[in-house]
Amino acid sequence: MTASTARITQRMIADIAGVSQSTVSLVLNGKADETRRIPAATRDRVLEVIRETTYVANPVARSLAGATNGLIGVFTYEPAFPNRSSDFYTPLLTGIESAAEGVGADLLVFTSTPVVDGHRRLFHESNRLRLADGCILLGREMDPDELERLLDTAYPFVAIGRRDAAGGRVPYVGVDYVSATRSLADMAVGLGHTRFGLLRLPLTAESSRDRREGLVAGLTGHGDLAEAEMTTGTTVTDAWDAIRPSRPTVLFIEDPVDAQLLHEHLSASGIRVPEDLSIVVLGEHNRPRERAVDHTRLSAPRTELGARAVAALTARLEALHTTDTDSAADADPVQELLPCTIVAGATLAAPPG
Amino acid sequence: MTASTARITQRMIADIAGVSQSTVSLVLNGKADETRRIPAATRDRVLEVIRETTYVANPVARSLAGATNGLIGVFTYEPAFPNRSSDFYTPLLTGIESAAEGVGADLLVFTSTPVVDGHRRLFHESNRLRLADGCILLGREMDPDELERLLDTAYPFVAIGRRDAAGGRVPYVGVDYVSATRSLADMAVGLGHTRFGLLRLPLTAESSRDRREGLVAGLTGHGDLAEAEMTTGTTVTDAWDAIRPSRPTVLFIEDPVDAQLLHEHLSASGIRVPEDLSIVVLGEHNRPRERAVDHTRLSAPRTELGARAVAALTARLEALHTTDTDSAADADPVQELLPCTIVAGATLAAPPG
DNA sequence: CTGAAAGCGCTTACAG
DNA sequence: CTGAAAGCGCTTACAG
Repeated sequence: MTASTARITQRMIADIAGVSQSTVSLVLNGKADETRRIPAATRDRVLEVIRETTYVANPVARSLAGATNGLIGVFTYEPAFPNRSSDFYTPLLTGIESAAEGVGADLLVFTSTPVVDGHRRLFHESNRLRLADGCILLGREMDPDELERLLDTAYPFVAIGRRDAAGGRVPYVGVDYVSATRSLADMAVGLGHTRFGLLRLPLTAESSRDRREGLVAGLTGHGDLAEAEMTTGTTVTDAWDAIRPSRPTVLFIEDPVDAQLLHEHLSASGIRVPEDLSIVVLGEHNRPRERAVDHTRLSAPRTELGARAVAALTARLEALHTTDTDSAADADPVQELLPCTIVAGATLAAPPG
Repeated sequence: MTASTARITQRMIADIAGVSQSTVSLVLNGKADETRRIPAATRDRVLEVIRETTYVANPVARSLAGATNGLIGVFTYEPAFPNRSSDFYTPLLTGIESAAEGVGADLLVFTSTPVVDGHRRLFHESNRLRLADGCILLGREMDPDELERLLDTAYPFVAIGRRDAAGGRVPYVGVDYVSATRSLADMAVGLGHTRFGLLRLPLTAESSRDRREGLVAGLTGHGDLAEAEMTTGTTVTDAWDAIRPSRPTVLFIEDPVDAQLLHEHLSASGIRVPEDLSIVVLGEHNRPRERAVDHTRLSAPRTELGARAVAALTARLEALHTTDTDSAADADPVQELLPCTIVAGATLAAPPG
């Protein structure tokens, strides 16, 4: 670097203002007023030089010296943008971004770990989580071992979505899918349905298990439930063919994209919705597509979810910095479930006949 | 922190492996093989301990010690998500994200500076740009003074979008709007139009000036151009009322949202498109809306734009670290324009009568 | 071949 | 009231 481009340091500010580097630091961190009484004249002189030189403290150095650096990490197990999950992540990120702005934090999005087999590994040879004060974890599924290990490191984090792992010690902000699917099940039962179908994702994710749990709770004793699971290579047509023999009058579909596709397939097959078959979707597109069907569905508060996660993480970070760390580490993890909205839609009706 | 949660350091690795801390660092940075010949046995022993302990170097310390920190900053003048600009930013961010993943960098999204009057200020009392190795700047308009000042600090950055500021010294990756709008103008002229309308945004942004320039170049000598500018408080109806007296047969509209709104207004007024009036849009929605019209338009390669910006910034950073810095600082800035696609669409036809 | 040491730019006790 | 100093965890000349 040429001299003209060299960065300004506290040492330079100190020299100009005729004080010591520590005094500059003290003034900068506002502690000039509390712990010690630096005369207003000294303080103002330092502040004046800081303003003239447009000095800003090197956040890397601050961080190494033990101060927090105002960075909120965002780790997405699945890539956040290109694919079907993008639809889900965008409102989440919107909520995270505006909440981060609200607390004056920057966002550190961990993209350095390549996506392997459709998901990122949290622990990696160059794990960089510590660059941020704390981290928000996003993903349909999270490796329980990794969560356990993360908990052991005492690194502050909050998962988005309810998590079973690590004996219930994982801090999270999630969605109350159990109650919402229970309500949808009750609606179907109330309309007189007795043969139910469920087209769902693998039960490896809590969000899928929760949806199924609420559904089963509402349906039990009111009829039969035929299930099909979407795994790699399964098409919605395959899944429908598996369920169809049980002749359901209402079909619950977990994934909105699957619902869209199957709906088109049904229309093409001459099956009318909801006259011949009702459809209830256990999720929602981010944006209405062209020719989108107004499905009866649940709607998760995704933007709020992102904002709440930032709030929970921020609260945790503050606790760590005000309390003595041992007791703070033992504090109960934040575990919060936000309610869904039920969208009546146009695809749930009484069974035929 | 309790002892169990203390982080592992190179010092600890060194003690376990029975070597010095510097040796650990050397092994870790691969320089064990180049500059100096650390015996394979020593190296393997160190690597073994590193693996057992799952040690990872503290990136903050690495950064302070002079190594790059693998952080690519993303500064958006306008908030990236909530509003109309979201539509434009999303594909850009997609490109940036996947390119960052490709080069093993994390993304630092600057959200800490609050948005004031619709845009963020780059220089702020707690400017944190230096947290990242370099930065990508996004925004319709960028303050020329800020760009000049940023250039003076020798901080590596690349703007997205062509920039006039600072005597042409701003590095950017932009879109060749001039050529694209010129093509669209030629198409309209070729169809026999002679009365043209332009509904555009303020010329404070290069992207607006470029669009206008291409248009004017293609239209000059072929008829009259009536212009209306969308400013705060102007509605598309206002703008249309201003242009209408000149009785244009083809209307160029810069903003896709405006195009959508005006199209609806025209339909409601009984004006048929393109029979009575052709419409050409100088931009494109990210995703098709419901009831979207297939406008004749240009389509900018936004995902590619993001990826190219990351590549340009990365190249610049590498140059800074391999060459002596003085000569690198003098290197010509990257200034690259990507071509648009012309979408024929269904709203440009020969003039009536 | 490898270690001791300086230094990156801060924060924060600790002495005056 | 303020400065000198230690220390955060690294990288990288510089000596052996």
